[in-house]
Amino acid sequence: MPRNGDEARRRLQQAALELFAEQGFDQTPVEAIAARAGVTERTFYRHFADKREMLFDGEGELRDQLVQALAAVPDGTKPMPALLAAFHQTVPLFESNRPFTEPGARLIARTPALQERSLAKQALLVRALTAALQDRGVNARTALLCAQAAMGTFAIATHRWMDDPSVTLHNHLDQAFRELRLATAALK
Amino acid sequence: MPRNGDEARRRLQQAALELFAEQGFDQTPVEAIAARAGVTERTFYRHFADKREMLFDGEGELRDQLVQALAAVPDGTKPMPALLAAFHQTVPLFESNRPFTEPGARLIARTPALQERSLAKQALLVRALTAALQDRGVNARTALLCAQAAMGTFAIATHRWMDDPSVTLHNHLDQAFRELRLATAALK
DNA sequence: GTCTATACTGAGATAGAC
DNA sequence: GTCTATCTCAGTATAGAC
Repeated sequence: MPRNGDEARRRLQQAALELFAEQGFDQTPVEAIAARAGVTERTFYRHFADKREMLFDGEGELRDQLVQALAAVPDGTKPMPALLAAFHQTVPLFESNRPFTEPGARLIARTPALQERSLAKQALLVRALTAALQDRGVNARTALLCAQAAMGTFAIATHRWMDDPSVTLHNHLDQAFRELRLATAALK
Repeated sequence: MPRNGDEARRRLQQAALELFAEQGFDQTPVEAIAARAGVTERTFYRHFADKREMLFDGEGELRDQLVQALAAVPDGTKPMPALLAAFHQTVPLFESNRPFTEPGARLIARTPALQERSLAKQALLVRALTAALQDRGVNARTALLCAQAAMGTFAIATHRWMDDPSVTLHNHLDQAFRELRLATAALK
């Protein structure tokens, strides 16, 4: 049995995805995942803080890439256009990982406990984007409001893309943000 | 020992709030809550699906009131203005319960597990508002996008109100939605 | 790597409420 | 006497402590 840490981590993820697909998330004990991966239960918790966490591995990378992209947007760009530009930058991350992320997304969609965690991850992204906007000189209140609105719109765009991949994620993004602008323009 | 269900439920909530305030949410076992309320642990779970659920009792009432308020908005009102109007209708619910909800809100703010649940409750509201908008003839995609953007803005307004009660919640609401309109107007 | 606290679940028995 | 809230008991799973 190899003792390579990353190897075990990947085996755990693979085993978990299979078992979750077969019998559902709640019906799959950590013990079963560890067994199929050929490690002990304790090892599982060395790699993942908890059972839900397995499904959100790419989140850190996405966050880093978003923050970096946002910092790279030309000075003077207003918050919402800057956020939209940053989201466009991360599209390749989604397109390249689609075959891997799609089964996970479907599982999340039908598992309440995972939806909760997904929303929590989204909230982390909002925090990171808020901070990144403040680094661009946006005041704290505006930064939070924009980051939240943009994040929600981004999430809608990616969901639509999962449902309808015949349209590119780029187009879904532009379309969703356009709808947001039109809808809010009716205010006041 | 009396067997009145509602009475026990209230005692459980009271006991929980006290204990959470004293020692924190994670450090308070359900057993301790049940003991202080004078019932067994199993009874706790008859009244609440899980430990987190205690803190979100008013959510159902808020949801019902929002849906009702949205249905009462004059026909022809566009989605975002209709949502804003509905939120204004629920302001009394917040103002009257403030002394009760504020300690809970502070606890939620400093307890990650409760923040997750709070976001999940918010997602339920988004669903309900989306459906209510569809009942008003708004198409499904627009309804979801508007409900989500409005809900997030509403949440920001209530948070600002918690931080700064010298301004009315009505004013915080108008201010936040105005900021949303101005920020998104910079798109495209 | 082992042990333990704690969250939650299920089934059947019991005892106030009406 | 029925009904249903509560209790007793026995158990599984997660996660954290040692």
